[in-house]
Amino acid sequence: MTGQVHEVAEAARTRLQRAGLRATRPRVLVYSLLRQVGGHRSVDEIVGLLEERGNTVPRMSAYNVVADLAAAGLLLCADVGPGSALYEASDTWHHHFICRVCGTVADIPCVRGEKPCLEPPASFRGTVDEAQVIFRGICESCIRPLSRKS
Amino acid sequence: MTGQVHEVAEAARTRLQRAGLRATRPRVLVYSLLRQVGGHRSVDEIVGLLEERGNTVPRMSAYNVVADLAAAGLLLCADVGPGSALYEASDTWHHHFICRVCGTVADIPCVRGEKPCLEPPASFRGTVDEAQVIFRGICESCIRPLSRKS
DNA sequence: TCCGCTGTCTTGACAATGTAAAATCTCGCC
DNA sequence: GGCGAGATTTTACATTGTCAAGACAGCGGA
Repeated sequence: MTGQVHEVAEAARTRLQRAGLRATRPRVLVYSLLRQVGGHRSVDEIVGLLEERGNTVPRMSAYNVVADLAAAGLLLCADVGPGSALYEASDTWHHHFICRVCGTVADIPCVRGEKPCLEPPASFRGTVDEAQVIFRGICESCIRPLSRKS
Repeated sequence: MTGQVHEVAEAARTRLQRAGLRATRPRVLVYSLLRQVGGHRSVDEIVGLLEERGNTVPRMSAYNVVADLAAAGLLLCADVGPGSALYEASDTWHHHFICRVCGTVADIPCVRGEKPCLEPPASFRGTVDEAQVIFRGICESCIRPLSRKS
């Protein structure tokens, strides 16, 4: 297990440098964590998870790191509406579904897999490099109790 | 001009009641304001604009009002990524473009005009009632200075 | 026109989230 | 091993949204 953590950290170091970023301690920690635990995490969640594992990282550093990694394309900032920003480590472009009841965020694969996957109307003047879609509704596990109730 | 304000307030009152909501002072003020000034406004912006016009409304009341009106369908909450929530008075479903440089929010008409305008993949289990698209890029007025620079 | 009920507003304090600036440190390169 | 640019850390603060409880007012009925 400890060996696996080391491997992940090594891979993280390599990817960071390949992206032209210095492989500093907070960056390796944050990036390794997100690749291990997966999912959509807020900055405070990241700091908390690292703390649990004995790696203290100042909140401010975490903000800097996710901003840098997102700019370099190593992290995606999931547009999930107002509230705390959620980040995830992913290599393929995709969209998100948000459950109105439990708030769960699920990935929705993008039909094209690359950005931008949608085009604005021809009348629009300007450049578009990204089109994020947010699906809202009720997830499978929240539908059952609701339909039983009615 | 003052007459026009009165007319807007009357129309707001009517629409509120038709939606099954009580036509209280803060609701009429907020809804009238958004219909007059248009655009995408944060709650604090709404409070500030009302204050300028001599109508003081507590911040908390504004939060309550926009939440109620959005639930009733009179206001749209524009998904514009993390940050403050933006509300607008609009009757037609549409999407949003955000300029990476100046942060301007522009409306992008929806090809279908009603929700949901996109369907998730067939593999998705659950219900989807809304699909918001966020276009990101550079708006027309920000492109010119950039291209001149290079 | 008045009364009462219910929902809404209002108030103040508070929690969460993100930002600014400056000093220190460390990574990568030579 | 040492240098320099860039990254981290620290503290303090601004912004945004939330909670709880009491006062108030709109709406329907008499």
